Amino acid sequence: MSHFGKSGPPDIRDTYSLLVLNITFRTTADDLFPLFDKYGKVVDVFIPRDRRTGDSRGFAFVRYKYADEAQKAVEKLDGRVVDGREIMVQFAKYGPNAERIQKGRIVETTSKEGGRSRSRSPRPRYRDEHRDRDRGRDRDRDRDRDRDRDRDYRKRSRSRSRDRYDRDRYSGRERDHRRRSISRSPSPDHHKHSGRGRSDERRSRSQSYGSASPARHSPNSKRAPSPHKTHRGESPVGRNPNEHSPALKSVSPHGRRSVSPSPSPRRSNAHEA
DNA sequence: GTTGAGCGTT
Repeated sequence: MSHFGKSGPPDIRDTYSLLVLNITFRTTADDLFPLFDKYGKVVDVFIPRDRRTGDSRGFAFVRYKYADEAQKAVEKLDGRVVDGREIMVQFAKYGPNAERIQKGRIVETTSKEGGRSRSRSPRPRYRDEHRDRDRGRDRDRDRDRDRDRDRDYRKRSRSRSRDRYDRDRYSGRERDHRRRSISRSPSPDHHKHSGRGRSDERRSRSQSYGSASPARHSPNSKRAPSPHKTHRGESPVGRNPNEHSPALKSVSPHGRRSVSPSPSPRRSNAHEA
C-alpha cells in the first residue's frame, strides 16, 4: 500500500521504480522519501512489510516521475550509508505483475541487466530454488529435497528473515522446524555491526509520511516499573488456584496431579510412551 | 530484542 493514501500502485504510467536494497529494518518510507526526493520527483515510496509482524523486509521501492531523476538518484544514493548501513539503489527489474520492467518501461528483452550503470559485485545468489507455490501439496517431498540440497551446500546463506517470510508467504503454515535444525553454519560476519543512534526517530516516525500515524508507544512509554514485586501478585483475581504451583504442567484425567516427582521411586518410573 | 539476500501493495 502506498503511503499516499491511495490504494495500490498510484500510477505506473510513467513512473520509474527503483529498488532500494540493504536498508535497515527500521528504515521507513519517511526516511527514504526526503532522501530520494532531493534528487527528483518521487511519486511513491513503498516498503514491503511482513503481513504478520509488519516489519520491513529490508528493501524499498521508490518511484520517480522521470527516468533521468531516477538515474541520478541511483548514482547518488547507491552506496550511500543510511542509518549506518549502505543501501543499494537500482532500477527495479520486476514489476508488481511479475513483468520485466526497465526504467519503468515494460520490456520483454532480458538481454540487458536492467539498466544498471554501476555493476555491483555479482554475489552468488541462491534464489534459484523453485518458487513453485505447490509446496502446500507436495510439502513433504519438497522438504526432503530441500534437506538434500542443504547437505550438498553444507551451509545456508539464508537467515531468519527469509525463513519466516517464506512460511507466511506460501501458506502461512510453518513448513518444518527441522529444516533449520539440520546444519547451520554461522556466518563469520555476524559480528558485523554498524553504530546507530537514531533508533528513537525510527520509532516515532511512521512508514507513511503522508498519513502521520500516531506513535505506538503509550504515554507511559517508560518501563513503568511497578512498585509491586511482580505483576502476577498484583492480580489476586484471575489466577487459577491450581496454577499457584509451578509443577502443574499436566493433570491426570482423574483430576489428580500426576506431576508429582514420584516420591516413592518404584522399580519403574512410568509407563510413558 | 534477533535477522541481511533480494524485487512490490489496494
